[in-house]
Amino acid sequence: MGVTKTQVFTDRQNRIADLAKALAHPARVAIIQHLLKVNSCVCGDLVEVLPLAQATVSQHLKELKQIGIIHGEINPPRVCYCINETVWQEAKAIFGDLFETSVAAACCN
Amino acid sequence: MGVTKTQVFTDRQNRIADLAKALAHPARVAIIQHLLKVNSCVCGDLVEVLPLAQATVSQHLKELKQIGIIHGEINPPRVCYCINETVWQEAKAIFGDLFETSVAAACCN
DNA sequence: AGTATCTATCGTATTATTGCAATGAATAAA
DNA sequence: TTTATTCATTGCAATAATACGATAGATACT
Repeated sequence: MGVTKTQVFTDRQNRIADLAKALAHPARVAIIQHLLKVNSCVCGDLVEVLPLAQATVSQHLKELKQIGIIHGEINPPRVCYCINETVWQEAKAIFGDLFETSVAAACCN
Repeated sequence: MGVTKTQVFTDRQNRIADLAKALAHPARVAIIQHLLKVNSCVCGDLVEVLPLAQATVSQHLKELKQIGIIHGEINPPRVCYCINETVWQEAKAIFGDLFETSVAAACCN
């Protein structure tokens, strides 16, 4: 049909997929890396750092905000973005958990 | 334009995005989880485990294979899939590195 | 040869994503 | 009030992704 059948998977699988989706585009990776790097929250500086138009950056920020991994505080006329510590820890835990599983070197090697 | 401008980002950012894309769909998460769980390689059993049509599963497997995170060995008429240990460790390292960065509780909190 | 099994691929339909120009909304400064 | 600044949203176009039926290819079995 062309749409992800989210309802047939577990909540956890969908959550992993959503969190991974936050990192599944180089622009969003760059945004997150930058927010991690600068101590203070960056605002529209992101537009200057990224080689993308302002509208495009805004859209990526919207997605990240929706997933919950960042959060923006309005401070007119600027908006201050930063990593959401809680969700960041959630992502860290969820991926850490997944990658903790060592591969059983069973076959096809 | 509607296409990701990969060339304006670093190789590492693109690699992170690609590896994240492997996990950015619940079906692929389920596939990876299953391959991690069963010691021996699973083949078309995945089709029975997943609530998706055979063609769809095959397509997800193709993507995972392309990213490199799994690898399939033909053993006619079956194909034996398993996690690519090397790439799995690469992903573990790359995400571990990213999440190692602690969030500077600087602002907007 | 004919049949059955397993997997990949093709074709197609539908939805999602990416990107940007243009516009709008909100506030600060003049 | 007018202007400038900052960011979000809208509208549009193009490409990517998701899903599946149907078909093709490869091998094993009878």
